[in-house]
Amino acid sequence: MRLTREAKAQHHDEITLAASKMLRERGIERTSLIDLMRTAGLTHGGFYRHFKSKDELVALSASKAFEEVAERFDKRTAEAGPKTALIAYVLEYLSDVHRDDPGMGCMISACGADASRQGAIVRGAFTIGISKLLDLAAEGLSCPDVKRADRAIELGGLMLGALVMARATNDADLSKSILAKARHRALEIIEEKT
Amino acid sequence: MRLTREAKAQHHDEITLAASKMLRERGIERTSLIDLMRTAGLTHGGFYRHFKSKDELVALSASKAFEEVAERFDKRTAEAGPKTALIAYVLEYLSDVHRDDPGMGCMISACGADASRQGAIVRGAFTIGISKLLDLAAEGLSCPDVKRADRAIELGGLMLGALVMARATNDADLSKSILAKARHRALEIIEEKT
DNA sequence: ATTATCTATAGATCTATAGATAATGC
DNA sequence: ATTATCTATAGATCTATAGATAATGC
Repeated sequence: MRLTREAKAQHHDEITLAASKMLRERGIERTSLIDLMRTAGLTHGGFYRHFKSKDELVALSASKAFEEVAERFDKRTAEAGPKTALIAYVLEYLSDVHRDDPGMGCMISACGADASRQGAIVRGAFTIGISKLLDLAAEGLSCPDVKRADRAIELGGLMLGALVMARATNDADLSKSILAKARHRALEIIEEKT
Repeated sequence: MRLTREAKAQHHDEITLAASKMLRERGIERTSLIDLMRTAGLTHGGFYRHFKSKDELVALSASKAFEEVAERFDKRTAEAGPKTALIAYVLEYLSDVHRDDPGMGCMISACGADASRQGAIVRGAFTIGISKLLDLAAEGLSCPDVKRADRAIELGGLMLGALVMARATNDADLSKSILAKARHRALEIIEEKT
């Protein structure tokens, strides 16, 4: 049943991809390796030829999710400049679509609290991701350089916090209102010149 | 081994109290009823004379955690006014102490993402809690009434998001900087008059 | 010979329930 | 008689490992 190196590498990617989605949908604890491997079309016994542990997979999948966001950001920045890229990201981030479909969305909003209870490998991956996303946000702001870092945290914090509240809420009106108000304020923050 | 009604009621409270702490420390999935009942000084078999299910306990414990915050808020408001109460809450919320000890802290930051994957009972409890906390924040702001709701979401979102990022992060400097910048901005938001 | 995957399972959980026990409260 | 708690366990997970299988790659 041995496959080529190429096939193995592809399976590795498929497992990581399935994991990055399942982790965001179910959280770290409820993502089981059996379900995950089944989703990737394999049996669970083979998992440990690909990853040393579940922790290692979580860290790798999280890193991958962060890199994907950064790549899309960079692509849009190249096309339309950093400010337009940031505005587009903010509007997507604080949308109903993103709220209702975390699987392809922000890893921090879906697994940030989980991550804070994990070991060094996972937290290290989140640290790099958070740092990178704050830097990307900073580039798209209209304020002077000396204020960028501060305002990026203001913007990033607001986006993350609003999304977590909008998702935890059962009341459709409250959830919608949280997103709308956060959107409005986030766009103001991007425009602020001082 | 039957105890008095009073003793039963006390056990009920002790279980709920232990749960509200353990849930915030470990998350919903990693809070096991066996560990919980052991912490409350009981054996696990007795759990279902107190609660219909784990879900019911989670909802009750979350509600209790929200009520405790509201009570402290109200007490401080009575003593020193809503603005002073809000400032005190913000400084506690965005402190190193709160970041490093979630057990007695904010239920939304610790279990908000977990809650969004739970059923109606748990999400209902979170909805009420989030709504109440946003109202409390609104009362302490300096802005005109028409702006209160918007700005409360701005403030609450920033606080929640900043704390989640500060906790997920492994890098002490980054974590500290996130909290410091969020504190600074949060105090500005409270003071804003327009 | 090596190794990617498979089947099978060890060992440790978890939630929930069943039935025994013994003290309360009618 | 009722019931709060206990012990014990059912049944269903979970992560991780062991050993078999069979195709690659030296």
